[in-house]
Parts: sequence; C-alpha cells; structure tokens
Amino acid sequence: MALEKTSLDLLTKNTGDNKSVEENDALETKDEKRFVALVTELHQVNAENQRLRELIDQMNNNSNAVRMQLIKITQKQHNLRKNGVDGEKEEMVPRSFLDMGVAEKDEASQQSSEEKLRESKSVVDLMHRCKGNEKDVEEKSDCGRESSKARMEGDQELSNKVPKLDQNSETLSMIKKARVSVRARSDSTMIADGCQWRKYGQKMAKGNPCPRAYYRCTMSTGCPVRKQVQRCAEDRSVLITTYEGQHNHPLPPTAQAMASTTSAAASMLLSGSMPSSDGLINPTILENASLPCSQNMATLSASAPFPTITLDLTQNPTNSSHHQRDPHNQLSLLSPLLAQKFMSVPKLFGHSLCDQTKLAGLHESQGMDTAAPSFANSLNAATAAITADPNFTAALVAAITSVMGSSHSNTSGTSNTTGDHHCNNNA
DNA sequence: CGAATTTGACCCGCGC
DNA sequence: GCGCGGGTCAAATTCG
Repeated sequence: MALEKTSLDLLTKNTGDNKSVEENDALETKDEKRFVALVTELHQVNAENQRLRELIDQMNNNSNAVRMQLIKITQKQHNLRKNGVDGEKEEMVPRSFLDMGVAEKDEASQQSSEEKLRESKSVVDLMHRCKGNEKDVEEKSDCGRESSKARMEGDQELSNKVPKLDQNSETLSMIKKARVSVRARSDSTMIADGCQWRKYGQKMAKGNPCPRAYYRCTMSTGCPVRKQVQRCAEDRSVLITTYEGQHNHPLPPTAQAMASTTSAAASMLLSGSMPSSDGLINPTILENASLPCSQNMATLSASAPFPTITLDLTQNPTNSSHHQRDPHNQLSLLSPLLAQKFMSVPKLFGHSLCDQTKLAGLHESQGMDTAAPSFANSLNAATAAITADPNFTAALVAAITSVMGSSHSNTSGTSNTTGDHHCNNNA
C-alpha cells in the first residue's frame, strides 16, 4: 500500500509543473502522504507482530498443555498398572525406557489406558502409536529385565513370566535395552542435568582405570531412571554419562531439556532397532537424520550390551564453540544441538508434524528453495526414509517439545542457537 | 541425627 | 561347571 502511494507521489512529482511554490507545496503534501503511509504500514506491522506473538504464546500454551496431559496420562497408566497387579501394590512398577509397552498381565488396564489415550491430542497419539508398535519388544524386554528382580522379591506373577520368556529366548537374544550416553568435558565428578541423583554403587570397570559410579534418580520414589558416570580412559577430562530409563514424575525446566532429548534420542534409536533378520540396529535413520549437520555428534553402537546412542558434546558444534568449556552450557545446548540434527529434516515434512496451516506457512516461508540441490536431494532421501517410520516422528515430537519448552522457560538462552528452526522466529 | 556416600558382598549373564 | 565382569544391595562410614 505504502509503496503504491509513494510511486504515485513520485509520478505526480515527475509530471508536475516547474513553479517553485507549487513544487514546494507538492513536496510537503508528498512527504505528509509518505509519512502517513509509513505510519499506516508501521501499524500494520505492529498488528502483524502482535498476532504472531499471540500465535506463539498460544503454541507455547498448547505445548505445555500437551506435555502436562502426557504426564497425567502416563501417571494414570502407571496407577492403573499398579492397581492391576496384586503382587506390586506397595511398590512402584519400574518403567523401562520410554514406557513402550506393558506386561501381558496388564492387558485389561492397558486397554482402558488406550481408550484415554485416544481422547488425547495428536502429539500424544503419535507417542502412543510409537508405544504400540514396540509393545512386544518392550514386553519381552521388561520380562527379561525384571526377572531377576522378581526372583529377589519373591513375586510369583513375575516369576511366572519366565517360561514365556524361555519360549522366546531366540527373539529375546535380539532384544536389547536402549541407553543414551552423553560425552561432555567436565572437571566435576558429575554433570549437572537438573535432576537429583543418589549414588548407590561404584565399580572398577575393566579397561578403564577410572571407577564407574552408579546413580539413581531421587526426585521421585520409585523413579526407574539410572545413570552411570565414568571418565573416558583416553581423555580424563571427558565425562561419559549414560542414562537409562524414563522419569515417572514431572521434571524441572532445567532437567526437561535433557530428559526430552535423551528420550527422543532413545526413541529414535529404538525405532531403528526393531528386530531385523540379523538382529542389528539399522543405522540408516540416524545417518539420514544426521545428513545436514556436523558429523559425529551422535553415534550408534550395536556391539554394546545394550543399544546405545552416544551424544558427543566434546566436539565443537559449528555455531556454539564458545560454550565448549562449560559443562553446564554444554548440557543446556544438548537439546538444541540434537534438535538441530533432528529438525533440519522435518523442515520438509513439517506440515505433518505441525498440522497447523500457519506453521506450515512459516516453514514454507523459510523455504528449502535456497538450499543446494544436493542437499535437497539428501533431505528428500532422508524424508522418504524417516516419514515411513512413525516412531521417528514421535522422537521428533519429543525433541520439538524439548526445544519449545526450553525456549519458553529461557527466552534469552541457548535455544536461540536453533531459533531459526521453528515457530518462534518470525515474531 | 538423618541423609548421603562408600565399599565389600552378592547376584546374574555370558563365554569358555 | 567355572570364572569373569557388570550391576545392585546394604551395612558401615562420613558429612552437614
């Protein structure tokens, strides 16, 4: 609008007569018109900004609501499971990684949980589909994991699961429990990840002169999350922290980024570790997800006793090298860094992730049309591979939630390092 | 004095 | 069956 008026004014000026007084009057009116037009335009931009801000606020609120809903549903599911098992009334049922499924004995309670899950929003549905797909895997994994505990606690029901386990021992041999390992430089004995931990053991590991410490989460009674902390044998300044399990309680904002990211990484890992003919992890997904970014930040290990995804924060990320020496900063960067890996791909199929037309518009406006053709081809290949896997989508949702949460709680913080990836960049 | 940590003992899975 | 290594338990010790 303003541009049209300006051009019209210019035309008027060009076709005006040569008298100086009239010329001055024309110039004054022209300036006034331009000023009014600029003010109008400014108002329009402000209004647009206001709308975008409201949109972002709404998205943040929705994100938080979905997250809280997920927590509630998880807790409900957990309670249902607990009440459905006679032998475990007094004890929290340990939840394995990502709670991908439940034991056979809880089918009835799981059904009711599933009904509730159906009522929840699309994100939760996505996560639930992820759980459903891996139900069998987790079922057997849980049996194997808890069989020893069942014996120790004299739990007859759990012990009864062992024969089923033996029948499927062949399959079981392929099923492993996922872990997320984080390498970060730190001089302290333990990296600060926002959670409260209690040390319950320490062992000398073979091949490493440094002892390995065992911690469990004490933020909630019965929280199954454990972590191992060990210094790298080659580089003592590197602290290797291995997380296992999922928190069964709400986390403080400082811990949410880490928890969401490790969950996302593990979910992605498990999504690629469905039993195949050779029982090995299919690394394609991670490779594809890693395509556009710096290499070697995340690696998979199929040879380890458990499938492990390693997030290496000891190497310089391309745009945040100034954070390197501070382990706290490294951790706060973890989520955006991983999200950077994960989310460069969903820019292409962001429509399916953010099913709102406005979000799609934002993504389109950022556009892949400026990317190099080879890069776009790689991303197309990655998209084809990844969109076929709903579990990876669920992992992405977790990563997105992580980033949105961190940006929400720390608006001036490190989330800005990846601020160009998502919905809060146009305000 | 209660909570957290340390540390030796124990259990279990796996390979030989 | 046995030994080894990883993981966990729980009594003893330390710390605030």
